[in-house]
Amino acid sequence: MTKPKKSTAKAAKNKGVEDTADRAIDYSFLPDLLGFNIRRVQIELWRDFVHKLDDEQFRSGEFSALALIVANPGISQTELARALAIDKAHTVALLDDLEKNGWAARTRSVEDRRRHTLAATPAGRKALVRLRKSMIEHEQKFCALYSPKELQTLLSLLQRLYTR
Amino acid sequence: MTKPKKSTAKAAKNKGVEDTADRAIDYSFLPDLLGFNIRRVQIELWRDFVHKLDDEQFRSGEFSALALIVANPGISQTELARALAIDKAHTVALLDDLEKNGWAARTRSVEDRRRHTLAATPAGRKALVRLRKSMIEHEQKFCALYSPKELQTLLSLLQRLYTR
DNA sequence: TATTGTTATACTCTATAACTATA
DNA sequence: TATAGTTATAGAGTATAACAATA
Repeated sequence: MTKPKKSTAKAAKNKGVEDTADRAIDYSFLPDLLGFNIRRVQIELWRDFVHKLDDEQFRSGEFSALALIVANPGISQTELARALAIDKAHTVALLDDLEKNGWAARTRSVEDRRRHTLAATPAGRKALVRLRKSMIEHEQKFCALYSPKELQTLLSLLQRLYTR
Repeated sequence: MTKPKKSTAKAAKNKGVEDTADRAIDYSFLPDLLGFNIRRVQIELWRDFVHKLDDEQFRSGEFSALALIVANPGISQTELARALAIDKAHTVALLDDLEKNGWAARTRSVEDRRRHTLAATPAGRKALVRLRKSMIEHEQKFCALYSPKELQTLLSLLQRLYTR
């Protein structure tokens, strides 16, 4: 799709308008838009993710939240929200889920009693190892589309966009 | 974020756990995951998109649908759904919106009376020109992060993932 | 029987504002 | 006054199944 075909011998044959049943779609300028491409990739990854991991007992946000809590013990919910670029209201539900799974715990900070000090449980750390493996496995079929160097290029270009 | 810092002199100073108020976040292995990066980029683009175009009278899907209808006159709703990788039920609402805006029209196909033959109105074609300009303008600040060659690389790598 | 468009439903994600308790 | 966590609400997006008309 890098160069969208200008279409369409097939359509012309069909009087050009009525029947488009089997002609190639002309994507016009859409493949040149960053937003369109990101959206399409997101759809692809998301559908595969949902179908592959629907038996595992967790939702998308939980995984990255757990990873950050494990890597940053003592982090607060607001810091977590900032790090994940989500609203702090969202972290409430996220932490509720993590606690329900027994993967993380909130502790009222003794230095600032407004803050919740977050920490992963041993079960949470164990779960993270498993989930990470599962996630890498899930991404494998997409990563396999790229050479190691291409993949690194892709990740690095993506990171540039959201890193301030 | 390409190389996540292993953290954190600051945290260590604060007894290592309680206070994490101003230390750098350790993103652990998340930046190596395709899904995490796509999600973050998506968030970034989406927020900017919503805030910049909330006065324009259209929603995200309408734009790409209109572009495809203009480029492929006579396309059906099901074909549109396939081309956009969305469900055909979704195109119903999309077409309702496009018709409400006077940008596209459904016509019952005479060759297959189940199909709706879709076509853009003159107003729709005019709107698309305007929206496209607006969209490019909106993406500009993100595209500016890349050299022309980098941008082309990024788009082409993304396209590879969702093109079968 | 299969397909096109449609309707209905339910679930998730996201954005926002307001409240409380603490600082 | 400002901040951390919470609650509530509303809107958008998505997935799914079932239906009528038509092939």
